[in-house]
Amino acid sequence: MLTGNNHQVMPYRDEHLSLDFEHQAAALDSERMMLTRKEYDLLSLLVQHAGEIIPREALLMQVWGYGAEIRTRTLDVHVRRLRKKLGAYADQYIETIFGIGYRFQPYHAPRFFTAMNKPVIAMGA
Amino acid sequence: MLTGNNHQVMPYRDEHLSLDFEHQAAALDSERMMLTRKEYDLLSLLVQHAGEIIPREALLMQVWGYGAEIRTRTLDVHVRRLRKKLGAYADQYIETIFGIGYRFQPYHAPRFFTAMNKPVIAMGA
DNA sequence: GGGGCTTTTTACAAAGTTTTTACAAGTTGC
DNA sequence: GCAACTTGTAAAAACTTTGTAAAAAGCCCC
Repeated sequence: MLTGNNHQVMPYRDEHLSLDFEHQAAALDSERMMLTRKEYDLLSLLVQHAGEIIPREALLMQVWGYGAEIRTRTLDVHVRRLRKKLGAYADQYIETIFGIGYRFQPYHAPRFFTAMNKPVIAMGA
Repeated sequence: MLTGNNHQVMPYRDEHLSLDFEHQAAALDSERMMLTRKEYDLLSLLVQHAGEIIPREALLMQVWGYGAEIRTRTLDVHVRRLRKKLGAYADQYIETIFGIGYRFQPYHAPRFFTAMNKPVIAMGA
């Protein structure tokens, strides 16, 4: 899955995590993160919308190609595995937005006010 | 197979393995490696993209001239025979990238981050 | 046309990945 | 507080990909 939009995306980097979209590689504290394809797809989608809430349906749509009718827990399980691989920073990075979806936050993002220049709910909830 | 691109390629050499593309000869710890044609084609393609992941389809395309529609296990079998001939270093040299393809790594390549100056997925995944 | 070699296929085992299941824990609104 | 609903988690099941051995098929040269 993960159709379209591979057009020249700048790498992501903060003090602990970096993602190189071109090379489909991620590193945590300079160590390569070994991600499966779905894990990578999910993480990179979240990271590319850092600071924005992405609804579950949008994630399931983009990463899995699932429409709203499909009921599955696979997203939760993948988020869990991503968090595990993010180690101590997991909760810093991946927030659960209850009833809506998830949000990736750059390491030092302000905890209360979110960015002003971006929609806070992404991908046409 | 193995069309085009034979234009003056520098030999490869690390502490155990060397490939002389001009003479189509390989040596492991100074002993000549006896490779069949396909084995050589495959190894030299991998080596010429050392450090990069080469997707299965690219290998099947370049070495066998197969398009994506062909389903075959011959690549796996050839990788196996190459590994056998690489002896103890096999796993050091030829990595399996699950779900994608293979990657040749020079003997002492850093294990985590791969070179920054080269695409990590080669040949148009 | 038969021996010796290479390559491909086949069939199964092993390893890796993804999804489901079942239940625990958390959240919300009454 | 409690019922309804959502998310977290571990483990199992289902599925996919890769590894391997052996047989079959293809080649080449005499």
